[in-house]
Amino acid sequence: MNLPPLIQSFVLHFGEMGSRWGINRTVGQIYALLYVSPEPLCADQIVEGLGISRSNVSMGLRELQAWNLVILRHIPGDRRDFFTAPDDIWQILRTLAEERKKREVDPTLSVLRELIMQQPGSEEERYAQSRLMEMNGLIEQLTNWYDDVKGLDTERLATLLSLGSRVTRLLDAKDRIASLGRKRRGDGQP
Amino acid sequence: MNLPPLIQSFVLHFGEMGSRWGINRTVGQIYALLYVSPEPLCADQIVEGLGISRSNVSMGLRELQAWNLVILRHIPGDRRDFFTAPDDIWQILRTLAEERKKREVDPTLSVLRELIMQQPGSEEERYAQSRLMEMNGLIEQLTNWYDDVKGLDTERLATLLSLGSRVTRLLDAKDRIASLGRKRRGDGQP
DNA sequence: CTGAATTTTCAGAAATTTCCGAAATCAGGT
DNA sequence: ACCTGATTTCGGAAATTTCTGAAAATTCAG
Repeated sequence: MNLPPLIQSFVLHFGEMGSRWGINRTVGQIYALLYVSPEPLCADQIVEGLGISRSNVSMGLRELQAWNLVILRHIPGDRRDFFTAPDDIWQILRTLAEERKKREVDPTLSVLRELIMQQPGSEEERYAQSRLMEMNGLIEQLTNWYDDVKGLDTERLATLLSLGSRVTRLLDAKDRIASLGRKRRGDGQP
Repeated sequence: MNLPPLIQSFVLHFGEMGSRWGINRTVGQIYALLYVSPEPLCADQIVEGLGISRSNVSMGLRELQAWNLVILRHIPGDRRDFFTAPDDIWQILRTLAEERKKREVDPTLSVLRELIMQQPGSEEERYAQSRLMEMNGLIEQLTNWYDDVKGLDTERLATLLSLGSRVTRLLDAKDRIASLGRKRRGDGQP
């Protein structure tokens, strides 16, 4: 591996981390390298920087393209493919969220729905189904929230994040007022 | 494997899925089985149900305990260890989020901070550092949001989810009003 | 069409991870 | 202390994943 020490540390860390995710070491390293490179890189520059085989780089880039994490660029008068990570880190986050959802939650959601449809053949299965329904409901709440939020532009998304739990305090205040009103009038639920 | 078909399907799916996460197939299967079992299970019941070796079950349970995803129970007059997944699925979600953060983001955050502190030795490193700072900033925003939200009780959390992006619309309205006020008075920024 | 540059594919080597069975350890009960 | 039932550890077998080098395919210039 043939990189400035700071970049090498980052690349190595991302490689290790990659395995805790679904991606393998070299894919993580390739992405890290592209991420910190000001200019797009061609495959041989990656081979050079990372000290891995040309074919391995080809595989890695293919995988990163499947994840939409990398952009293919062409330089006029050069036949080689150049790759780069998007500049906008919020866009990277969105892509990552979308792709992980696609790979990690959508398949489960579809299995859950299918199993919930089935006629249970025993008490055990009936209970299992009730648990599956709980899980399905939770995942749906989360994905609904995600689908709603993912369309926000960056500024609003950042606002929403910085707001955090304060959102609910507003609602609480509103609830207390409403509840107070009901109490005075002496109707229904507290 | 010796389970009712519906449960078997779920267990097998969770096993496959497990590999897309950081956990391995059998750990996923063990968890799935515990999740849909109304009563706590002992190791031999898991061996029986899943058709894997006793030692493998022991390893798997140890891993699930490290993740805090499984509760050890004792039945009076029985020396064996029994295991169960928590009933409350929101609690499971919280645990999952906490443990994944601990394993997947905290180490990266600490490396990023360390590398950002270093004195860059070249223009390349200087640029790389600027990218690292962007990444660090984004992750901090996300973890701040998470730290803020994770303390909410389930009801409030559900409310926050169902609110989704509507939060920002309220703020937009507020901004428009404030901006209108400034315009009328004829001061500063639009 | 030919040929050089580049990328992709693929079979198997290398490395890693998972899994089992045997042995060791542990925790009461007698 | 010793026995018994239960759990954990651990070396290495089995399976899976990653990685490589050679060959094939693709792409474009002339």
